[in-house]
Amino acid sequence: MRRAEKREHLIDKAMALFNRRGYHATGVDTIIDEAGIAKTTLYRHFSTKEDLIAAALRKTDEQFRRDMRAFVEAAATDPKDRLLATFDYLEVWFRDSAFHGCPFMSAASEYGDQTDPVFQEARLHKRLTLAYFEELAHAAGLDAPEDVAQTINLLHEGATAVAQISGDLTAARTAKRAAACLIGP
Amino acid sequence: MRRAEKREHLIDKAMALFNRRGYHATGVDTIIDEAGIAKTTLYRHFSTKEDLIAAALRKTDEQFRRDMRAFVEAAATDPKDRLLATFDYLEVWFRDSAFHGCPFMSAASEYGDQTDPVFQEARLHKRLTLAYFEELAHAAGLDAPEDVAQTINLLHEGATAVAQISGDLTAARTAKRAAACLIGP
DNA sequence: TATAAAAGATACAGATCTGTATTTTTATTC
DNA sequence: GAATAAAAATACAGATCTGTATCTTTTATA
Repeated sequence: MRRAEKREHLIDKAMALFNRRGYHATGVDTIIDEAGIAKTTLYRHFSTKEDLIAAALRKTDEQFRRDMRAFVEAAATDPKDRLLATFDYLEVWFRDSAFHGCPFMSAASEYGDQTDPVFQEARLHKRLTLAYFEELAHAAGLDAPEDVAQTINLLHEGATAVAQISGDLTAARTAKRAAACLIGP
Repeated sequence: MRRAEKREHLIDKAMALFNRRGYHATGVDTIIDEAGIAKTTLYRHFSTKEDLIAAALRKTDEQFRRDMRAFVEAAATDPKDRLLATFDYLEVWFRDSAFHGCPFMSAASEYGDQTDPVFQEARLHKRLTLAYFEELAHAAGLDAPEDVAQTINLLHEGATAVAQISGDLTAARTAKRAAACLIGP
């Protein structure tokens, strides 16, 4: 495994642990055990644990938005249908056995100080996701596309929270129905 | 201060810290400093830190639902208006300087094991809150009141997440508009 | 093959964590 | 006022945490 690959592998294993057990509850020793690397290697790539968390969030953000885009573009061509298809992507995510709630919301909860790089990374992901909804709403030629995007965003966040805490995997479909009703025919 | 009062005082101070800094990040020493009590006293009331967290969540749940009920009943008499008034209560909460996201969602993130008493306390709160929405939706004589309650719930969770991470305090009003549109005239 | 960089293994420093033990002080109740 | 229980003060045990230091082994490159 080359250096860059090793870094990615480390990030992936770390993120999986953060998702499953939380950020503070996951120690550096657990991470290196899981990744099968030495502690010195981890600290050569990242100066602190928080640096690793921020990097893991950034990678997760890029992956998540890229995957959602690809899913949505494959699922529909009509922009309105694409807005609704984002909820189908949510449902796929919820049904993944690795789903343990939104890692960005969890990070924002554990690192609530708004000046913390971890919090800022989480907030950035949410801004970029909202921007994608705005892009789709504009393309759909809707009245008040910003407002629609905001509401879509609310429903996404709500469905994710409900799926996490209640285990209700149909939350995505409930949210989709509400979105369809709001967008209109 | 009597024994029972001291216990409540301890819970209140602990919950404030948990909200601000998170559960794992808040040490027992910080809690007793803030509450002005000795460590032995804390452990006479609660056998473990997790016991304290669970008790704090329970008290917060009771307070939250009681306050929301009181607010809603004072704000409107028509059941449909009462459903919408729940979002005004949300906005008041968001504007409170002590708002740092939903403490139950945070608890569920940090104690993600579904058999953990902390997680179960958080889930119970969400169930009871949903039950309240169902109660209001039934009283409003709506078609499919359970579905309406679910959607109201999604919008609540979504608005809370958005307010936490984006600092967008108008999320409650956006959610309210969406709810009004879904419920109809 | 020689050299340099990276990674591994290991130990450890220093802080912090939960929870307990011990002793003294305070408050309540009979 | 004496007896009892609670709380405070303090120290500490034992585990765990992040991050570093040291030294050896592997790997890549020239």
